[in-house]
Amino acid sequence: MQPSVKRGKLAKIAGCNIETIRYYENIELLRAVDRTSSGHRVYSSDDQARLRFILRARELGFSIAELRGLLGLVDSNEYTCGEVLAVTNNHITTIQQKISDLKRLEQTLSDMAQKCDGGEVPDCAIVDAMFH
Amino acid sequence: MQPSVKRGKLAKIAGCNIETIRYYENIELLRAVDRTSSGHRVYSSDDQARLRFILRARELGFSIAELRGLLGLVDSNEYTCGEVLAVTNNHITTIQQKISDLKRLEQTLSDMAQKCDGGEVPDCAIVDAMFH
DNA sequence: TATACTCTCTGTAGTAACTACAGGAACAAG
DNA sequence: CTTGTTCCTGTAGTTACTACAGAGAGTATA
Repeated sequence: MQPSVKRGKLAKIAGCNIETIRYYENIELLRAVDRTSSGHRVYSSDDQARLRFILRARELGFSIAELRGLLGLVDSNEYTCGEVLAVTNNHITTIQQKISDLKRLEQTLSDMAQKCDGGEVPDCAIVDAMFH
Repeated sequence: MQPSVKRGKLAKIAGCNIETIRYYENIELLRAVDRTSSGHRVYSSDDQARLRFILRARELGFSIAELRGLLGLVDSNEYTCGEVLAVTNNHITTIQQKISDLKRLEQTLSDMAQKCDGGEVPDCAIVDAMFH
């Protein structure tokens, strides 16, 4: 980890789009970092770690709102393991719900596709099913 | 099915938000329907069927872009069963991909949650994992 | 008929989470 | 010293809607 980098390099290191970093600053997930005399942003290693935390949580599907909650806990320095676990379990439940919704969808679509012979005729069980 | 209705009633019948109908007209999924002399929209039973088709496809997770393709086929009156099946199978593949992504996510989160004892201590395996 | 209430019309802005410009200043290399 | 890359800012676009404001139209009741 570099001790201090500018925005372009940080994006490269962290593996995100350069504009994403500015976006996170705008919505105050990242603090307004130090600047050079000419106004270029300079990121410390703490800033880099925080960005990685954010990106990792996003990869894991946490919304910005959930992430804000998580960061609020971490920033308070008074968070407990139990609080973090609660947010995480909540998120797991959401994901499980999405999975089951998508499975039902897949089933419905597969059933429709099954009934369709895929031939050259302009009469299709899928279209019929969608028109009801 | 009513022979002709206005926007509010159509929304109620079809089970969507009234503004959604105008939106679909704007993006040209629905045609610009007939109006009364004072400018109120009047929907025929064909218009109603088309809206239901659109809403059903959306329920099934087709994006507006996919739907546009589907409607293009149907509107051409020269579509074949095979073409519709291709769009559908494509969509099924996308959904399956999403399901497997979400399952991996769930696994990762569950693993993290497992390692966390949820206690009162300010030292959390989940936070550690997210900071890497 | 007058009034009141509901419905519809229009354009516009807001949502989530970014991404992509444009125009200009600063920095690094040769 | 010039060229090329990086950085700055503000703003607009993406998806699929949803919500609002202000004004006109339609309907029900007194």
